[in-house]
Amino acid sequence: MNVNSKSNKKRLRRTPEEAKASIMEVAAERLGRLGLDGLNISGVAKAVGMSHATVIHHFGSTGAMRDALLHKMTRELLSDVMEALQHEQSADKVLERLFSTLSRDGHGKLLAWLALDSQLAGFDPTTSTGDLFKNIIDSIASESGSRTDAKHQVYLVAVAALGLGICGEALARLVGLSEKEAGQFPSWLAEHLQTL
Amino acid sequence: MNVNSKSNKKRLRRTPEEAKASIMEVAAERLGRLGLDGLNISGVAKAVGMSHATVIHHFGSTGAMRDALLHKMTRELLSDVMEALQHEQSADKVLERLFSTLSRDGHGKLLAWLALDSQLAGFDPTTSTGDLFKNIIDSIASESGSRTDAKHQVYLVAVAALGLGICGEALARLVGLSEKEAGQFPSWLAEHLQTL
DNA sequence: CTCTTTATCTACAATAATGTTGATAATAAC
DNA sequence: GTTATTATCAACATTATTGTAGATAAAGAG
Repeated sequence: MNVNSKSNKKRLRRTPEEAKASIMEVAAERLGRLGLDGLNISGVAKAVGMSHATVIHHFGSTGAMRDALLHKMTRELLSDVMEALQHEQSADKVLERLFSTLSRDGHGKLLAWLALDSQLAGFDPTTSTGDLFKNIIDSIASESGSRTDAKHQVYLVAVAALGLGICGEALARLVGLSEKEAGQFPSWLAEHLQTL
Repeated sequence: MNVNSKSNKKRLRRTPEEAKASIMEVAAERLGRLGLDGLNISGVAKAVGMSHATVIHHFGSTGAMRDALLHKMTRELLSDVMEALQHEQSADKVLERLFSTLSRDGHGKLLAWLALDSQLAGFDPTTSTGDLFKNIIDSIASESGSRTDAKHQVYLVAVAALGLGICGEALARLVGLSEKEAGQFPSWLAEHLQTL
Protein backbone atom coordinates (compact mmCIF):
# COMPACT_ATOMS: atom_id res chain seq x y z
CA MET A 1 0.00 0.00 0.00
CA ASN A 2 1.29 3.40 -0.98
CA VAL A 3 2.42 5.40 2.01
CA ASN A 4 1.79 8.66 0.21
CA SER A 5 -1.76 7.80 -0.80
CA LYS A 6 -4.72 9.78 0.32
CA SER A 7 -5.79 6.97 2.58
CA ASN A 8 -3.29 8.24 5.13
CA LYS A 9 -5.73 9.38 7.79
CA LYS A 10 -3.33 11.38 9.95
CA ARG A 11 -4.70 14.84 10.48
CA LEU A 12 -2.39 17.80 10.76
CA ARG A 13 -3.77 20.03 13.45
CA ARG A 14 -2.39 23.54 13.35
CA THR A 15 -2.96 26.35 15.77
CA PRO A 16 -5.48 28.86 14.42
CA GLU A 17 -2.63 31.33 13.89
CA GLU A 18 -0.57 28.85 11.93
CA ALA A 19 -3.57 27.87 9.83
CA LYS A 20 -4.42 31.45 8.97
CA ALA A 21 -0.80 32.26 8.22
CA SER A 22 -0.49 29.29 5.86
CA ILE A 23 -3.67 30.27 4.08
CA MET A 24 -2.56 33.87 3.69
CA GLU A 25 0.82 32.80 2.39
CA VAL A 26 -0.62 30.47 -0.22
CA ALA A 27 -3.29 32.99 -1.21
CA ALA A 28 -0.69 35.72 -1.74
CA GLU A 29 1.38 33.44 -3.92
CA ARG A 30 -1.68 32.54 -5.97
CA LEU A 31 -2.72 36.16 -6.36
CA GLY A 32 0.69 36.90 -7.83
CA ARG A 33 0.68 33.90 -10.13
CA LEU A 34 -2.98 33.53 -11.11
CA GLY A 35 -4.56 36.89 -10.41
CA LEU A 36 -7.95 37.16 -8.74
CA ASP A 37 -8.99 33.79 -10.17
CA GLY A 38 -6.49 32.19 -7.84
CA LEU A 39 -8.37 33.42 -4.78
CA ASN A 40 -11.37 31.09 -4.90
CA ILE A 41 -11.71 29.18 -1.70
CA SER A 42 -11.50 25.67 -3.16
CA GLY A 43 -8.27 26.37 -4.99
CA VAL A 44 -6.62 28.02 -2.02
CA ALA A 45 -7.69 25.24 0.34
CA LYS A 46 -6.38 22.55 -2.00
CA ALA A 47 -3.06 24.36 -2.35
CA VAL A 48 -2.71 24.67 1.41
CA GLY A 49 -3.63 21.03 1.82
CA MET A 50 -6.87 21.34 3.72
CA SER A 51 -10.56 21.18 2.92
CA HIS A 52 -12.31 24.37 1.92
CA ALA A 53 -14.59 23.99 4.93
CA THR A 54 -11.57 24.53 7.13
CA VAL A 55 -10.74 27.78 5.40
CA ILE A 56 -14.29 28.95 5.98
CA HIS A 57 -13.99 27.86 9.58
CA HIS A 58 -11.03 30.20 10.07
CA PHE A 59 -12.18 33.22 8.09
CA GLY A 60 -15.95 32.92 8.02
CA SER A 61 -16.41 33.22 4.28
CA THR A 62 -14.56 33.51 1.02
CA GLY A 63 -15.02 37.26 0.92
CA ALA A 64 -13.66 37.61 4.43
CA MET A 65 -10.60 35.60 3.46
CA ARG A 66 -9.97 37.91 0.53
CA ASP A 67 -10.45 40.98 2.67
CA ALA A 68 -8.02 39.59 5.21
CA LEU A 69 -5.41 39.05 2.52
CA LEU A 70 -6.00 42.49 1.07
CA HIS A 71 -5.63 44.19 4.43
CA LYS A 72 -2.62 42.16 5.43
CA MET A 73 -0.80 42.89 2.19
CA THR A 74 -1.74 46.55 2.34
CA ARG A 75 -0.42 46.83 5.88
CA GLU A 76 2.84 45.17 4.92
CA LEU A 77 3.26 47.33 1.86
CA LEU A 78 2.62 50.53 3.75
CA SER A 79 4.95 49.52 6.53
CA ASP A 80 7.70 48.64 4.05
CA VAL A 81 7.26 51.96 2.30
CA MET A 82 7.29 53.93 5.55
CA GLU A 83 10.43 52.09 6.58
CA ALA A 84 12.11 52.98 3.29
CA LEU A 85 11.12 56.62 3.56
CA GLN A 86 12.16 57.01 7.16
CA HIS A 87 15.31 54.96 7.52
CA GLU A 88 17.26 55.73 4.37
CA GLN A 89 19.60 58.67 4.28
CA SER A 90 20.25 59.89 0.75
CA ALA A 91 17.53 60.58 -1.78
CA ASP A 92 18.78 57.97 -4.20
CA LYS A 93 18.81 55.29 -1.52
CA VAL A 94 15.25 56.20 -0.61
CA LEU A 95 14.09 55.90 -4.20
CA GLU A 96 15.99 52.70 -4.77
CA ARG A 97 14.42 51.05 -1.77
CA LEU A 98 10.99 52.49 -2.52
CA PHE A 99 11.00 51.18 -6.08
CA SER A 100 12.38 47.79 -5.19
CA THR A 101 9.85 47.40 -2.41
CA LEU A 102 6.97 48.10 -4.75
CA SER A 103 8.33 45.69 -7.34
CA ARG A 104 8.59 42.81 -4.89
CA ASP A 105 6.33 40.29 -3.21
CA GLY A 106 3.40 40.74 -5.51
CA HIS A 107 2.89 44.29 -4.38
CA GLY A 108 2.20 45.30 -7.96
CA LYS A 109 -0.61 42.77 -8.20
CA LEU A 110 -1.97 44.03 -4.91
CA LEU A 111 -2.07 47.58 -6.18
CA ALA A 112 -3.76 46.52 -9.40
CA TRP A 113 -6.31 44.64 -7.32
CA LEU A 114 -6.95 47.68 -5.17
CA ALA A 115 -7.34 49.84 -8.25
CA LEU A 116 -9.78 47.43 -9.89
CA ASP A 117 -11.92 47.27 -6.79
CA SER A 118 -11.81 51.05 -6.35
CA GLN A 119 -10.30 50.53 -2.94
CA LEU A 120 -7.44 52.93 -3.51
CA ALA A 121 -9.99 55.61 -2.80
CA GLY A 122 -9.83 54.39 0.78
CA PHE A 123 -6.35 55.76 1.28
CA ASP A 124 -7.05 58.64 3.54
CA PRO A 125 -5.03 61.88 3.82
CA THR A 126 -6.09 62.13 7.47
CA THR A 127 -4.19 59.03 8.56
CA SER A 128 -0.58 58.35 9.44
CA THR A 129 0.07 57.73 5.76
CA GLY A 130 -1.28 61.14 4.93
CA ASP A 131 0.80 62.68 7.69
CA LEU A 132 3.90 61.08 6.28
CA PHE A 133 3.27 62.70 2.92
CA LYS A 134 2.69 66.03 4.59
CA ASN A 135 5.97 65.79 6.49
CA ILE A 136 7.94 64.94 3.38
CA ILE A 137 6.41 67.81 1.49
CA ASP A 138 7.14 70.21 4.35
CA SER A 139 10.72 69.05 4.43
CA ILE A 140 11.23 69.51 0.69
CA ALA A 141 9.42 72.84 0.66
CA SER A 142 11.59 74.24 3.43
CA GLU A 143 14.65 73.65 1.27
CA SER A 144 13.38 74.59 -2.15
CA GLY A 145 10.91 77.31 -1.30
CA SER A 146 7.87 76.49 -3.37
CA ARG A 147 5.29 74.27 -1.72
CA THR A 148 3.55 73.52 -4.98
CA ASP A 149 6.85 72.42 -6.41
CA ALA A 150 7.40 70.09 -3.47
CA LYS A 151 3.97 68.59 -3.99
CA HIS A 152 4.70 68.03 -7.66
CA GLN A 153 7.93 66.25 -6.82
CA VAL A 154 6.25 63.97 -4.32
CA TYR A 155 3.38 63.33 -6.69
CA LEU A 156 5.79 62.43 -9.47
CA VAL A 157 7.67 59.99 -7.29
CA ALA A 158 4.43 58.49 -6.03
CA VAL A 159 2.81 57.88 -9.43
CA ALA A 160 6.12 56.66 -10.82
CA ALA A 161 6.62 54.29 -7.91
CA LEU A 162 3.15 52.80 -8.28
CA GLY A 163 3.41 52.61 -12.06
CA LEU A 164 6.76 50.93 -11.63
CA GLY A 165 5.38 48.44 -9.14
CA ILE A 166 2.39 47.58 -11.29
CA CYS A 167 3.99 47.35 -14.71
CA GLY A 168 7.62 48.37 -14.40
CA GLU A 169 9.07 45.23 -15.92
CA ALA A 170 6.89 45.30 -19.02
CA LEU A 171 7.67 48.96 -19.59
CA ALA A 172 11.40 48.49 -19.10
CA ARG A 173 11.32 45.88 -21.83
CA LEU A 174 9.27 48.15 -24.08
CA VAL A 175 11.61 51.07 -23.59
CA GLY A 176 14.61 48.84 -24.06
CA LEU A 177 16.18 49.42 -20.67
CA SER A 178 18.99 47.03 -19.91
CA GLU A 179 19.24 45.44 -16.49
CA LYS A 180 22.03 47.86 -15.67
CA GLU A 181 20.18 50.95 -16.89
CA ALA A 182 17.09 49.93 -14.94
CA GLY A 183 19.24 49.68 -11.83
CA GLN A 184 20.55 53.20 -12.37
CA PHE A 185 17.08 54.66 -12.70
CA PRO A 186 16.53 55.51 -9.02
CA SER A 187 19.74 57.50 -8.66
CA TRP A 188 19.16 59.14 -12.03
CA LEU A 189 15.77 60.32 -10.81
CA ALA A 190 17.14 61.41 -7.45
CA GLU A 191 19.81 63.55 -9.06
CA HIS A 192 17.25 65.01 -11.37
CA LEU A 193 14.92 65.96 -8.57
CA GLN A 194 17.59 67.64 -6.55
CA THR A 195 18.63 69.94 -9.38
CA LEU A 196 15.21 71.36 -9.74
CA MET B 1 -52.16 47.08 -18.38
CA ASN B 2 -48.78 48.62 -17.79
CA VAL B 3 -47.14 49.57 -21.04
CA ASN B 4 -43.70 49.35 -19.46
CA SER B 5 -44.22 45.93 -18.01
CA LYS B 6 -42.14 42.97 -19.00
CA SER B 7 -45.17 41.43 -20.61
CA ASN B 8 -44.51 43.62 -23.63
CA LYS B 9 -43.52 40.93 -26.08
CA LYS B 10 -42.02 43.15 -28.76
CA ARG B 11 -38.54 41.99 -29.57
CA LEU B 12 -35.86 44.49 -30.42
CA ARG B 13 -33.83 43.01 -33.25
CA ARG B 14 -30.46 44.67 -33.68
CA THR B 15 -27.89 44.12 -36.35
CA PRO B 16 -25.02 41.95 -35.09
CA GLU B 17 -22.78 45.03 -35.11
CA GLU B 18 -25.23 47.05 -33.04
CA ALA B 19 -25.67 44.20 -30.60
CA LYS B 20 -21.94 43.72 -30.09
CA ALA B 21 -21.39 47.45 -29.77
CA SER B 22 -24.08 47.72 -27.10
CA ILE B 23 -22.62 44.81 -25.20
CA MET B 24 -19.09 46.25 -25.33
CA GLU B 25 -20.34 49.64 -24.21
CA VAL B 26 -22.20 48.26 -21.23
CA ALA B 27 -19.37 45.90 -20.32
CA ALA B 28 -16.83 48.73 -20.34
CA GLU B 29 -19.04 50.80 -18.08
CA ARG B 30 -19.43 47.90 -15.70
CA LEU B 31 -15.71 47.19 -15.64
CA GLY B 32 -15.14 50.78 -14.57
CA ARG B 33 -17.86 50.72 -11.94
CA LEU B 34 -17.79 47.16 -10.61
CA GLY B 35 -14.39 45.78 -11.56
CA LEU B 36 -14.01 42.28 -12.95
CA ASP B 37 -17.10 41.11 -11.07
CA GLY B 38 -19.15 43.27 -13.40
CA LEU B 39 -18.12 41.21 -16.41
CA ASN B 40 -20.12 38.05 -15.76
CA ILE B 41 -22.35 37.28 -18.67
CA SER B 42 -25.67 37.36 -16.84
CA GLY B 43 -25.04 40.79 -15.38
CA VAL B 44 -23.90 42.29 -18.65
CA ALA B 45 -26.82 40.79 -20.55
CA LYS B 46 -29.33 42.07 -18.04
CA ALA B 47 -27.80 45.56 -18.18
CA VAL B 48 -27.93 45.59 -21.97
CA GLY B 49 -31.53 44.36 -21.86
CA MET B 50 -31.14 40.97 -23.48
CA SER B 51 -30.87 37.37 -22.38
CA HIS B 52 -27.44 35.99 -21.62
CA ALA B 53 -27.97 33.40 -24.34
CA THR B 54 -27.96 36.21 -26.86
CA VAL B 55 -24.61 37.47 -25.62
CA ILE B 56 -23.19 33.98 -26.02
CA HIS B 57 -24.70 33.84 -29.49
CA HIS B 58 -22.71 36.92 -30.48
CA PHE B 59 -19.40 36.21 -28.79
CA GLY B 60 -19.32 32.45 -28.39
CA SER B 61 -18.59 32.37 -24.68
CA THR B 62 -18.10 34.53 -21.64
CA GLY B 63 -14.34 34.38 -21.96
CA ALA B 64 -14.50 35.42 -25.59
CA MET B 65 -16.66 38.41 -24.65
CA ARG B 66 -14.10 39.47 -22.05
CA ASP B 67 -11.25 39.04 -24.50
CA ALA B 68 -13.12 41.11 -27.06
CA LEU B 69 -13.57 43.91 -24.53
CA LEU B 70 -9.97 43.72 -23.46
CA HIS B 71 -8.68 43.92 -27.02
CA LYS B 72 -11.04 46.66 -28.02
CA MET B 73 -10.11 48.81 -25.03
CA THR B 74 -6.43 48.13 -25.53
CA ARG B 75 -6.64 49.14 -29.20
CA GLU B 76 -8.45 52.36 -28.31
CA LEU B 77 -5.99 53.22 -25.57
CA LEU B 78 -2.95 52.62 -27.77
CA SER B 79 -4.45 54.59 -30.60
CA ASP B 80 -5.26 57.49 -28.29
CA VAL B 81 -1.74 57.46 -26.88
CA MET B 82 -0.13 57.29 -30.32
CA GLU B 83 -2.31 60.18 -31.42
CA ALA B 84 -1.21 62.24 -28.44
CA LEU B 85 2.45 61.49 -29.02
CA GLN B 86 2.39 62.19 -32.72
CA HIS B 87 0.07 65.13 -33.13
CA GLU B 88 0.99 67.42 -30.28
CA GLN B 89 3.74 69.96 -30.69
CA SER B 90 5.25 71.04 -27.40
CA ALA B 91 6.39 68.65 -24.70
CA ASP B 92 3.94 69.97 -22.14
CA LYS B 93 1.01 69.50 -24.53
CA VAL B 94 2.12 65.94 -25.18
CA LEU B 95 2.28 65.13 -21.49
CA GLU B 96 -1.00 66.86 -20.76
CA ARG B 97 -2.80 64.87 -23.41
CA LEU B 98 -1.02 61.66 -22.50
CA PHE B 99 -1.96 61.94 -18.86
CA SER B 100 -5.53 62.98 -19.49
CA THR B 101 -5.98 60.15 -21.98
CA LEU B 102 -4.84 57.58 -19.47
CA SER B 103 -7.07 59.01 -16.77
CA ARG B 104 -10.22 58.84 -18.91
CA ASP B 105 -12.68 56.22 -20.10
CA GLY B 106 -11.77 53.56 -17.61
CA HIS B 107 -8.31 53.20 -19.07
CA GLY B 108 -6.91 52.96 -15.56
CA LYS B 109 -9.14 50.00 -14.79
CA LEU B 110 -8.12 48.40 -18.05
CA LEU B 111 -4.46 48.71 -17.15
CA ALA B 112 -5.07 47.29 -13.71
CA TRP B 113 -6.92 44.39 -15.31
CA LEU B 114 -4.05 43.76 -17.71
CA ALA B 115 -1.57 43.86 -14.86
CA LEU B 116 -3.59 41.44 -12.74
CA ASP B 117 -3.87 38.97 -15.59
CA SER B 118 -0.18 39.34 -16.44
CA GLN B 119 -1.16 40.44 -19.90
CA LEU B 120 1.02 43.52 -19.86
CA ALA B 121 3.84 41.13 -20.60
CA GLY B 122 2.26 40.81 -24.02
CA PHE B 123 3.30 44.33 -25.01
CA ASP B 124 6.01 43.60 -27.44
CA PRO B 125 9.03 45.79 -28.25
CA THR B 126 9.02 44.40 -31.78
CA THR B 127 5.69 45.94 -32.73
CA SER B 128 4.62 49.38 -33.87
CA THR B 129 4.30 50.35 -30.22
CA GLY B 130 7.88 49.34 -29.64
CA ASP B 131 8.98 51.24 -32.72
CA LEU B 132 7.27 54.34 -31.45
CA PHE B 133 9.26 54.17 -28.24
CA LYS B 134 12.46 53.68 -30.18
CA ASN B 135 11.76 56.72 -32.35
CA ILE B 136 11.05 58.93 -29.36
CA ILE B 137 14.22 57.82 -27.65
CA ASP B 138 16.25 58.42 -30.80
CA SER B 139 14.81 61.88 -31.09
CA ILE B 140 15.58 62.81 -27.50
CA ALA B 141 19.04 61.26 -27.64
CA SER B 142 19.97 63.21 -30.73
CA GLU B 143 19.34 66.42 -28.84
CA SER B 144 20.71 65.60 -25.44
CA GLY B 145 23.53 63.24 -26.34
CA SER B 146 23.15 60.39 -23.85
CA ARG B 147 21.01 57.51 -25.01
CA THR B 148 20.73 56.07 -21.54
CA ASP B 149 19.49 59.41 -20.32
CA ALA B 150 16.87 59.46 -23.05
CA LYS B 151 15.71 56.00 -22.06
CA HIS B 152 15.45 57.06 -18.44
CA GLN B 153 13.35 60.04 -19.38
CA VAL B 154 10.97 57.97 -21.46
CA TYR B 155 10.79 55.31 -18.77
CA LEU B 156 9.96 57.92 -16.16
CA VAL B 157 7.18 59.39 -18.26
CA ALA B 158 5.84 55.92 -19.03
CA VAL B 159 5.70 54.63 -15.46
CA ALA B 160 4.35 57.97 -14.27
CA ALA B 161 1.68 57.96 -16.96
CA LEU B 162 0.52 54.46 -16.10
CA GLY B 163 0.67 55.12 -12.38
CA LEU B 164 -1.31 58.27 -12.93
CA GLY B 165 -3.90 56.46 -15.02
CA ILE B 166 -4.32 53.66 -12.53
CA CYS B 167 -4.35 55.58 -9.29
CA GLY B 168 -3.68 59.24 -10.02
CA GLU B 169 -6.76 60.59 -8.32
CA ALA B 170 -6.21 58.77 -5.06
CA LEU B 171 -2.58 59.85 -4.93
CA ALA B 172 -3.41 63.47 -5.73
CA ARG B 173 -5.74 63.49 -2.76
CA LEU B 174 -3.12 61.84 -0.58
CA VAL B 175 -0.43 64.34 -1.57
CA GLY B 176 -2.85 67.19 -1.15
CA LEU B 177 -2.74 68.44 -4.74
CA SER B 178 -5.43 70.98 -5.51
CA GLU B 179 -7.34 70.75 -8.75
CA LYS B 180 -5.23 73.62 -10.08
CA GLU B 181 -1.93 72.12 -9.00
CA ALA B 182 -2.85 68.79 -10.54
CA GLY B 183 -3.59 70.59 -13.79
CA GLN B 184 -0.15 72.19 -13.74
CA PHE B 185 1.63 68.89 -13.23
CA PRO B 186 2.16 68.03 -16.92
CA SER B 187 3.83 71.33 -17.78
CA TRP B 188 5.83 71.22 -14.56
CA LEU B 189 7.19 67.83 -15.56
CA ALA B 190 7.82 68.92 -19.15
CA GLU B 191 9.86 71.88 -18.01
CA HIS B 192 11.75 69.71 -15.64
CA LEU B 193 12.63 67.16 -18.29
CA GLN B 194 13.89 69.75 -20.74
CA THR B 195 16.35 71.25 -18.29
CA LEU B 196 18.06 67.96 -17.71
C1' DC C 1 -47.28 37.16 -49.86
C1' DT C 2 -43.86 33.32 -49.11
C1' DC C 3 -39.45 31.88 -47.95
C1' DT C 4 -35.08 32.21 -45.79
C1' DT C 5 -32.23 33.78 -42.42
C1' DT C 6 -30.96 34.63 -37.85
C1' DA C 7 -31.28 37.54 -33.66
C1' DT C 8 -33.74 36.63 -29.79
C1' DC C 9 -36.04 34.26 -26.17
C1' DT C 10 -37.42 30.65 -22.65
C1' DA C 11 -36.45 26.53 -20.50
C1' DC C 12 -33.38 23.27 -19.35
C1' DA C 13 -28.78 21.12 -18.30
C1' DA C 14 -24.22 21.07 -16.50
C1' DT C 15 -20.89 22.70 -13.79
C1' DA C 16 -18.51 25.37 -10.42
C1' DA C 17 -18.40 27.86 -6.25
C1' DT C 18 -19.89 28.64 -1.83
C1' DG C 19 -21.80 27.51 2.49
C1' DT C 20 -23.66 24.07 6.19
C1' DT C 21 -23.77 20.10 9.23
C1' DG C 22 -22.53 16.44 11.96
C1' DA C 23 -18.83 13.37 12.94
C1' DT C 24 -13.95 12.70 14.00
C1' DA C 25 -9.45 13.23 15.83
C1' DA C 26 -5.66 16.04 17.76
C1' DT C 27 -4.31 18.60 21.64
C1' DA C 28 -4.32 20.50 26.14
C1' DA C 29 -6.02 20.54 30.83
C1' DC C 30 -7.26 17.95 34.63
C1' DG D 1 -6.06 7.92 32.19
C1' DT D 2 -10.62 11.26 31.36
C1' DT D 3 -12.63 15.31 29.68
C1' DA D 4 -13.28 19.55 27.09
C1' DT D 5 -12.21 22.04 23.27
C1' DT D 6 -11.94 22.72 18.53
C1' DA D 7 -9.35 22.17 14.11
C1' DT D 8 -10.43 19.21 10.60
C1' DC D 9 -12.95 16.61 7.27
C1' DA D 10 -16.50 14.28 4.25
C1' DA D 11 -20.92 14.67 2.58
C1' DC D 12 -24.63 17.27 1.60
C1' DA D 13 -27.27 21.56 0.24
C1' DT D 14 -27.54 25.71 -2.05
C1' DT D 15 -26.73 28.99 -5.08
C1' DA D 16 -24.41 31.29 -9.06
C1' DT D 17 -22.67 30.90 -13.48
C1' DT D 18 -22.13 29.19 -17.73
C1' DG D 19 -23.56 26.72 -21.67
C1' DT D 20 -27.24 24.21 -24.81
C1' DA D 21 -31.50 23.39 -27.51
C1' DG D 22 -35.58 24.26 -29.57
C1' DA D 23 -39.08 27.63 -30.51
C1' DT D 24 -40.26 32.26 -32.08
C1' DA D 25 -40.33 36.56 -34.35
C1' DA D 26 -38.16 40.32 -36.90
C1' DA D 27 -36.37 41.69 -41.25
C1' DG D 28 -35.01 41.28 -46.01
C1' DA D 29 -35.20 38.88 -50.57
C1' DG D 30 -37.83 36.97 -54.07
